[in-house]
Amino acid sequence: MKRITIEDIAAKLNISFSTVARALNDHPAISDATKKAVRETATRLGYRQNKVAASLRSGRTHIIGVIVPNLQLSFFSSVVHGIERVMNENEYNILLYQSNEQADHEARGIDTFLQSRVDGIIASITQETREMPHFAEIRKRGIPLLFFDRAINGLEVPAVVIDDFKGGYMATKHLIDQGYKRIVHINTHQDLAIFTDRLEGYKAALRDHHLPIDEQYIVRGALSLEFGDATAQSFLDQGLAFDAVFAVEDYTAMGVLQALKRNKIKVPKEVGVIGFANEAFGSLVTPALSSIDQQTVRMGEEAAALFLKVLQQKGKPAGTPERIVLEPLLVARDSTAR
Amino acid sequence: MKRITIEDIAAKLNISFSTVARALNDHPAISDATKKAVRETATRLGYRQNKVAASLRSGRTHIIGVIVPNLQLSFFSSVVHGIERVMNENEYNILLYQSNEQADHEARGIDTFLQSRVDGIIASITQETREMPHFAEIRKRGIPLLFFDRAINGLEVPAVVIDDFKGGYMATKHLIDQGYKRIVHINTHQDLAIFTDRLEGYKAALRDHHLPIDEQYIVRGALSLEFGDATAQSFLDQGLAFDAVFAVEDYTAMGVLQALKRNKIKVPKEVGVIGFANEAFGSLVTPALSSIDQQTVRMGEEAAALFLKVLQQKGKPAGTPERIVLEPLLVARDSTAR
DNA sequence: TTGAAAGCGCTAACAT
DNA sequence: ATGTTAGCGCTTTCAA
Repeated sequence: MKRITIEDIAAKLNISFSTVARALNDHPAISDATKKAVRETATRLGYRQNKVAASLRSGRTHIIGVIVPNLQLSFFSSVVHGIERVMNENEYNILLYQSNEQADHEARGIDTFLQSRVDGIIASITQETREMPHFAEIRKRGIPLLFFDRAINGLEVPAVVIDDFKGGYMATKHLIDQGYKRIVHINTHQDLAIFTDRLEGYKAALRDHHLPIDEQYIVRGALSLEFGDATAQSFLDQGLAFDAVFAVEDYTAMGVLQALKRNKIKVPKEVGVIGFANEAFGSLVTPALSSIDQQTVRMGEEAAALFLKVLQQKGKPAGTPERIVLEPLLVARDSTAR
Repeated sequence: MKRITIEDIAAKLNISFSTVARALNDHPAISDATKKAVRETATRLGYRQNKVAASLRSGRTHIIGVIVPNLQLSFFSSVVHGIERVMNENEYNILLYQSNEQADHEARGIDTFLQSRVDGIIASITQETREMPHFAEIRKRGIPLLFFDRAINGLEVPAVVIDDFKGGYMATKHLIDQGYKRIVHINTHQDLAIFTDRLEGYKAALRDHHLPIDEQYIVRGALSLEFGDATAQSFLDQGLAFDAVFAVEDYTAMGVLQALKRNKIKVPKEVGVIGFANEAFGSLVTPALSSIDQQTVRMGEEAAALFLKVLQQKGKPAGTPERIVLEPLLVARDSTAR
């Protein structure tokens, strides 16, 4: 089946193909009568614009590359959901890439984006990303770039993040407000600002409330239910007294909850537990898990909105790139309801 | 900054630009020396192929359109995760679109895909999709199409699904095997085969085990925790005896669990509960929720693999489209452990 | 208000 | 083993 082009429409109507092109693009200089005729013929013939040809000529694809570590994590799929929704409303499409938390994979993805001539790139970097020649390359080519959640410090790029420091502070302060005093914090070895910021928030809250910061009560390991469980168990085994746990992430907190239950320790009466991320399971477990909500869908929507703004400003005086910092939200549930 | 093209490389090396193109595409007729020189120069100049131009000329974009109802549902994001992973390994990129469960939105997405000249489309239809002129259009244009999970019956299209009938049967049989006899089934009004098949599986299992099928025990409503809760409560209020519930979906089952707990009814001793989908929360709640696993990531991987096969066969004798039916997996946990 | 013509950067058929 | 040439289907400038 031969594909219909604007030339076919032009031939049918005995006008030039550039008039057809203008009519389809709603060019102001074309008469309404011509536009109407062109559109009708286009529909009748089943014409569909060839965006590839249009992109080659115009230099714009109306495609945004979105690269995330892993779409199976609900955090990222929620953000991408938000990005796609808003971009879609604004006539942009999303080219999706998963970096799988590997820097080389990420570099390949960005290379693909550049080759595909995307109009812009939205990224959340991998744990491994240290050097950033590929990100620098994006800038050098003048392609709009935006980070969300995990941003590269030092690179002047607009970003949408949440205030992880504040989140860590809020979680810890909430525990303190509920009367807990010996608060264990479980973090990770991963060297990402989002995690170290939460730790700093924890420390600041303790400091502000004149509670001691004990390095023994700051544990680092894998982000997993198992590590949360093992950590709580190890504290119990060693007889290290504690009356609350702030885990850097909900699954870890869930592990703590399971270890406590196994050891017949009452939550929230004897020990309070709070996580971070507000995963779907938090409201369903018993006791319901307190957490910090990251406004994931909103983060995606804000990222898309900011991005559209950047696209419009393209070429304009740069200035300091905008940085949107979303508020973390405390979700207090039973696990801290002393 | 001027963009580098193959002509720039050709000029630097005093060869023709088509030799450069061949060298970059590893054409067998080009000498190794030339290839080496071309590649080095390309790297040195920071050349990046313009895929848009290549696509316009070759007619192939190496882009697959993927359209799903909503990426925020873990089912779909898991499948898309699997699809992207496998497609990526095979040099295909994913153009992502959310239909938001609206048929007209879905039609627009497909239109965009056609305009973007994607090499193929992978779709899971909306609840609303009844007529399918846009899907028929895809076929008419000879663009490979594949459905996963939610397929359109009657359209001869390859698909990857799970055996929902068998899943419904397994869930019900499991309850029966555990000694439950009065089994309520909560389903939905949504007229999708995946849901009616589960209902049929429920009926068949009852029949095979000589248990009565009582329409009063088959309830239809929203897919939500609230409806599960309300349904269980209503059975209790009416004094309708039951000793098990098979919910068509995990959140509904979770609602049932909550209603039973509120009414001090012991699970699994007095009433057994099983859901469907094996959502992440199932293993974390108390009692842990039994469910039917749908192998979501695998579904995406199989969809991508089958799709690659279809792409290769393009133009070959058609025959009956392949249909991969994945086995549902019983995940027996505490909520049915009588 | 419309037409003519150039060209975006490649691929691929044909020629040497 | 390499060069020449003709488009792919549009957008956009210039001309009428």
